[in-house]
Amino acid sequence: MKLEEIIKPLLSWYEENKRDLPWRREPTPYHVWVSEIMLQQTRVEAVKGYYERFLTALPQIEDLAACPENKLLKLWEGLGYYNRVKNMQKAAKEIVLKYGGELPADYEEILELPGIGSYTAGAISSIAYGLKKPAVDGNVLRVLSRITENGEDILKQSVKRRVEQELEAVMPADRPGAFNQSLMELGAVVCIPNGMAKCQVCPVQHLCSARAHGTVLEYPKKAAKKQRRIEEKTVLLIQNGQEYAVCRRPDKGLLAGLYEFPNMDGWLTEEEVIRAVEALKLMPLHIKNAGEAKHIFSHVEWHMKGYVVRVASTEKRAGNLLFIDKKESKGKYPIPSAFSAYRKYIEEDE
DNA sequence: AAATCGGGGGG
DNA sequence: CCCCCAGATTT
Repeated sequence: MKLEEIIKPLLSWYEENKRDLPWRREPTPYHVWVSEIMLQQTRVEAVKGYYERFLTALPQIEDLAACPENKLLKLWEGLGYYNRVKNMQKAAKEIVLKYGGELPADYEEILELPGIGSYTAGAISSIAYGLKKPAVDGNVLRVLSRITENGEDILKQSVKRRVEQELEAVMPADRPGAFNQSLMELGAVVCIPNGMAKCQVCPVQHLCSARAHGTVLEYPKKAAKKQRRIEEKTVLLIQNGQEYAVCRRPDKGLLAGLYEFPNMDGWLTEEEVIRAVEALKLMPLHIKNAGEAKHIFSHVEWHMKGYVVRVASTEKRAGNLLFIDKKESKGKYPIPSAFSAYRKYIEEDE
């Protein structure tokens, strides 16, 4: 079967069945860019609310370039992969300086921007500018691996690069954006993962090799992922009257630049926690168990034990701790979801 | 090529 | 519990 045979049925199906998504209403280069960054490794349903809020707060690229980091991270809080938004701001500053505040209508120049790889550059180029560039994501790789019964590991860069070349060679020059989106849309709603593909309603079922051979469940092939390591942590909810302590994480690494409740490696006993608090030049008055919580990242698990510690202190800062008012600080400090189990201990009086 | 980087929804 | 998701960057 020739790859270009999928084009017409896919485009027809897409026009009839495409979802009404916020970023499809007014697909300016900036809107497409924001949506594609948010959608990286993230489901459509999770993105919708963030997308609307983000563009309301930062309607233009200039606004993104000028946004204070805490406000920016707050807009991304809970979405994950926080380097996405930091890179987007770096790119926005470049765009203001070098391109007069407009994304360039050139694939190679878009690709040079921080946080934009071949997928996102292809999506912006094709959807916003009508350029004939493919946008190969996990959906596209899954769909094509099934249609062609290709048993190669779709996680390999070499496989993705070859698919990009093959698609670019046959893409329709008149509707590249619709074609790219039709492949992704098919993967998202018909040729879905985990073996429950809806082949009965697929517009290219007659062209699908896996469908013909009953092997849809075997594709795509993926290398086994290595297992996560486990980190044990003790989380402190340090309270001083109406204030509680947070600290800023380092500029590099996991959750870089976000805020967190003070914590240490390993599981400490109450006595060890009291000594640790004293070592911070604080005077512990009372300690209470705040229970256990688990948070799973891609490559690590945090197994946490929490303690509420009331302290007496007049200091605003102690070491690298920052005491912030429960009410005044509301909405100012981006705190990742990893600590959501413990937020309730500082949101109200005990 | 492999590791890093989040979080949530669904089987 | 495990899977995967409109991936990019660093090592």
